[in-house]
Amino acid sequence: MVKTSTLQEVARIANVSTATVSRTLSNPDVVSESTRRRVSEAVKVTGYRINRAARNLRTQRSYSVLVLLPDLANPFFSTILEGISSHLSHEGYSLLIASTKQIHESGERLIDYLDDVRADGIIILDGSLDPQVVEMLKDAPQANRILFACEWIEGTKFPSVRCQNRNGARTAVRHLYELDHRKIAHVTGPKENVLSITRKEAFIKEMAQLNLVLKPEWIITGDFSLAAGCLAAKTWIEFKERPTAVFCASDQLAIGFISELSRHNFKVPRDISVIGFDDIDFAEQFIPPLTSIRQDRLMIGETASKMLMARIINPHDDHTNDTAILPISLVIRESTAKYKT
Amino acid sequence: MVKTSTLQEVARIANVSTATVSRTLSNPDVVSESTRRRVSEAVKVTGYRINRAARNLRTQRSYSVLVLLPDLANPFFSTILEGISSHLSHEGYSLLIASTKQIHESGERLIDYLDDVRADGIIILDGSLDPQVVEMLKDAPQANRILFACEWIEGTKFPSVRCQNRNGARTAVRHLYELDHRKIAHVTGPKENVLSITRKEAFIKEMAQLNLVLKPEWIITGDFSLAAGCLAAKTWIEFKERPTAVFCASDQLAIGFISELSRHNFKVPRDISVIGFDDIDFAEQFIPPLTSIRQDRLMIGETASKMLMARIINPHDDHTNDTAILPISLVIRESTAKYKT
DNA sequence: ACAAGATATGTAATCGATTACACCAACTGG
DNA sequence: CCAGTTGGTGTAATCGATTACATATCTTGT
Repeated sequence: MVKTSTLQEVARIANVSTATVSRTLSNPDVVSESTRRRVSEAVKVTGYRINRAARNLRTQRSYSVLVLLPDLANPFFSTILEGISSHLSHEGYSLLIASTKQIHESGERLIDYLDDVRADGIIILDGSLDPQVVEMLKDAPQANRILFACEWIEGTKFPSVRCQNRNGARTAVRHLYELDHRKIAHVTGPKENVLSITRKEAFIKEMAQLNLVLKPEWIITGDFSLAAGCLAAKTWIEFKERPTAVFCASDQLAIGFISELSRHNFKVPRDISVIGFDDIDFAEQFIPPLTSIRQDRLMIGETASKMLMARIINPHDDHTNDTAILPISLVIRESTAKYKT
Repeated sequence: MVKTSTLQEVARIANVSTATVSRTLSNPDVVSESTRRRVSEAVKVTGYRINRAARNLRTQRSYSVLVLLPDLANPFFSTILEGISSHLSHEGYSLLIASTKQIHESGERLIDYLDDVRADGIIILDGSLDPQVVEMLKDAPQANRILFACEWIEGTKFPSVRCQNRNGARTAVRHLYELDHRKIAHVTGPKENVLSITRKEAFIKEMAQLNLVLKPEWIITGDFSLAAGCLAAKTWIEFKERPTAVFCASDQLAIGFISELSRHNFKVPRDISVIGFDDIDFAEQFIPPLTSIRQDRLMIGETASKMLMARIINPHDDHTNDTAILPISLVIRESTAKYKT
C-alpha cells in the first residue's frame, strides 16, 4: 500500500487548518485568494489525493450510481451504459454495475445498496424484477432514488425513461402499410414484458385503425432473442395464408427470423418484408440491412442519469416530471419493400 | 435519507460491546455460541446493515474493482464483463466501470482510483492506453493490482489474461488449407494493436509453414470494425487475382466483409470462404453462419477476476504465474467451404 | 468612532466500523 | 495449588474528511 498524503499534511505545509484545506478544495469561493494559492501549492507538492472512503463516511454519500441489468452479456444495453457512464463521470460520479441474476443469487437485497452507502441511486434496466423485490422497493423511503430505464413496472410510480413504444409500433405498421402490405404479422417479446405488451397493443390498435385483417395466429409470441426469431420464422413458413410482412418487437428477433428463412430458401424482402425494433448496431450490417424503429440508446442513458442525479442532489425538490418518453424514428433499409401481387 | 441502525445499537441491544458485534459479523469463530446467537438476534431486530463507507475507511479498502474498457458500447466486452462480475459478486466485491475515453477526457489519472480507495484493483481491457498513462502505471508500487485482459502491452510486466492468439491464427489458416484453399488473404485489426500484430505474425508464419504464396497486398489493414470489413471487401473485389479465402482478425470484420460482398452480388462461401475471430453471439445467426475462432470470453473474465483478487488479498505472495493464456477453439459453420476449381 | 455585518479562518466533534491491547475466567499439567 | 495457556470479551484509538460553531479581522454606514 502506498502511503498517500492526507488533509492534515497539506494543512501543515500550507500552514492553515484542515478545515481551510477542505474548503479550498470543495468550495474555493469562500477562502481568500492568497490561502487558495498556498493550499494549491501544498496540494501539488504533497501529491494529495482525497480519500473517498473518508469523504463518503462523513457525507454519507458514495458518489456512485448502481446500474442493474437483466443480463450483462446482452449487447442491447451497452450503448445505454455508455450514455449513463458518460454523464455520471462528467458529474464526478462512479458507475457500479450488477446483474439482476447475481443480485438474486447472492441473496442481496437491492435496497441495501442504498442503505449501505454503496450507491446514491439505482438505475434499473430490467422490468422483469422479482415481484417480491419490487414490493420491497415500492414504498421504501429510498424509492425516489430508484429509476427505471427502457423497461418499467406497470402500476408503480417509479420514475422512468423510455422510448415511444406505441408510436414505434404504429410507425412500423404504417410503414408496411404504405408499402402496400395488408397482411401483417407480429413477433412479440416475452409474454409478460411491458415492452412486448405495449408494442403488441399498439400494433393491434394500428391494424384496426387501418382496417386490416389480423388473424390471431399472426401474433407470434417470442422473447426478443435470435432463437425466438428463428422459431417464429418456422411458424410463418407453416402458415397456409402467409402474411406478406412482419413487425418484430426487437432487431434480434428480426435477424433470427430472416436468418431462419434464408435457411429455407426464402428471401427478404422478396418473400416477406421484415421490420425490427431498436436499431442495434448490427441492423445496418445485416444482410439485408434491416429496416427498424430506432431508439436513441445513448440518449436514454444520458436522460436516465440526469433524472436520477437531479433526485440525488435535490431530494426534496418536486420531481413531478416522472417519466421521460424519448422519440423514436423509422430507419428504412432493405428488409422492407413494396408488396408486389 | 433513511436512518439505518449502527453497530452501536446492535451492541446495545445484544448487550455486548461493538467489538464483539464486529467480530461476530466478520469472524464468527472467535465468539462464543451464545453471544453469536444474541448478536444475530439483535441484528435481525434492528435490521442492521453494515456501513460500507465506514468499513472502507477503517480498512483502507473499497471492496471493489474497476474495469476499464476502450469503449463501453462495444458488445465484444459484455460477456467478459459478465465473467468478471459474476466472480466478483461471489467474492463480495463490487464492479466499477469506466471507459478509457472518459478517464482521458475528465483528466483523471488511472492510478488515483487505487490511491483514493475507490478501487482495490483494476482490470484493463484496452491495450491501446495512452503511453503516458502506461509510463505512470508501470513502475508504480500499485502496479501489482493492475491486470490486463484480452489485450496487453508489449514490453511491460503487468499480469495479463489472454487467449491463444497465435494458435487461433494458425488454426484458422490450417482450416482453410484443409478445405483446399491455397490463396488466403488476411484482414487485420488496427495497425498498432497487439492482437492485430500477434495474429498477423502468426498468420504469416503459418502461411510460410504451409508453403503458401502470400502476396503483400493480401494483408489488408483494418480495425476490427464492421466498416473496415466492408472496405476490405471492396479491396478484395478489386484484386486481379482474388484469394479464395480470407481470415479476418475479428468477427465484426468478417461480417462487414460478407455483408459488403453480398451488396456486390458475391456469395459466401461460393465465391470466397471467410473465417472470423472471437465467435461473438451474432456469428451463429449471421447469414451464412460464420466460421470462427472461439474465445471463451466468460472464462477470460473469470480468470482475470480471480487473478486480480489473489493479488489483492495476498499482496505479498509471489505471483509469478503472471500470464494466463486460455485456449481457443475452431467453430466450423457455413462461411467456409471446400474450394472447388 | 462605533455598532453591525461581512469575510476568513480555526477548533473540535463527528461519521461508523475495525482492531491492538488489556483483562478476566476457566482450565491444564506438574 | 499455582503458573501458564486458552477462550471470550471490553476499552478506546483510529481511519481521513467535513462542518457547525466560535473567533478574529475588516468594512461600512451613520
